[in-house]
Amino acid sequence: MFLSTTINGVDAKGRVSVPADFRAVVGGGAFDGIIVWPSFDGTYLEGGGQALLERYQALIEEMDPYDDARIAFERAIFGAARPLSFDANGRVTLPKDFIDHAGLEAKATFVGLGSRFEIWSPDLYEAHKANAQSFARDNKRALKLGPRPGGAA
Amino acid sequence: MFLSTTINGVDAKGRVSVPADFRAVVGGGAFDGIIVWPSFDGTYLEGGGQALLERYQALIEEMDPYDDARIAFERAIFGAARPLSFDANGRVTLPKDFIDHAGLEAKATFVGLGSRFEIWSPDLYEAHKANAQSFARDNKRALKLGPRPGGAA
DNA sequence: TTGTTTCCCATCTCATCCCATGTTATCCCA
DNA sequence: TGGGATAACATGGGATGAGATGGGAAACAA
Repeated sequence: MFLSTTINGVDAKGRVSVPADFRAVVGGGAFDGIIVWPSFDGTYLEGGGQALLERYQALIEEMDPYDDARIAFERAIFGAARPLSFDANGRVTLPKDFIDHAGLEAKATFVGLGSRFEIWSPDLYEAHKANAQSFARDNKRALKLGPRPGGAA
Repeated sequence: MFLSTTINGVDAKGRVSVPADFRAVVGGGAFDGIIVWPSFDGTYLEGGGQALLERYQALIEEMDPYDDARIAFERAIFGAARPLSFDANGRVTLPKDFIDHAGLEAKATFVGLGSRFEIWSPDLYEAHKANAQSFARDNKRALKLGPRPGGAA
């Protein structure tokens, strides 16, 4: 599970060390790296392991082949996602357009969210965090110990 | 899985490099190339590996032999599709009518969509990408983590 | 022949890999 | 409990190879 928040440096080549505990989460799969895409919902990046994308694919496969919503999700997620493999030291190179989308400069904030994670510019994240906390406070009753029969992760 | 978006050049002969990671997806099969057809839904091309077409065939086989929809799909996909084999450098030559259908000029945008991909004129794709993103944003709740989470991570 | 297509070779750019180094957290032992 | 040794993690720069691209020669069809 992706947990906790880490700030790491982004060098001139766009390389950034993925936190070691994040690497441990995605380790063991066929693809040694992470899959990242620009959020279609804000100025940050979303990411996860190969397993996350396969789960998304399974969800999308259940829609009709030419359903408009399906094609929109495919383009917004798969079309934007890029597999970023680790180098020998556990770093990935962020494409330039990803850096631009998230407004990254010298530092990047990795935020663990359980099954996935986000990458933010530290400044933007500070502002967003304040919003998220007040939103959570206002909506705390929505977090139910739900009847999720399948036993969600 | 076909992922990410790549823009490659189309030369005077209609040749275009297929992104290396796309080639890796279709690699290993009997046919060393991709299968492409003009979308019946817009000014772009659709494509995939041999495995994709075999899956489509299986879907169509389940329809009644003289179902109008079946015949339409057969003509629109199988009738229009052309296998394009790689040259030594991983390029394919696009037939002239494909280039016309998609409005391609000097550049072509490859968009990975998981099990298949699309080829667009970069200009046209930019406009559609914006649509896909706002549609996805407005409808993100439609992408539910289904009733059977199946696997963690 | 003339035009078209396929194959082959040369070049360039950029991503990836590799090695070296600093820094911090952890462990061990006195 | 404190200090030192050690290993894991993070970072920086340079070299190497894969990928993309352009042009030309040879094979084929009209």
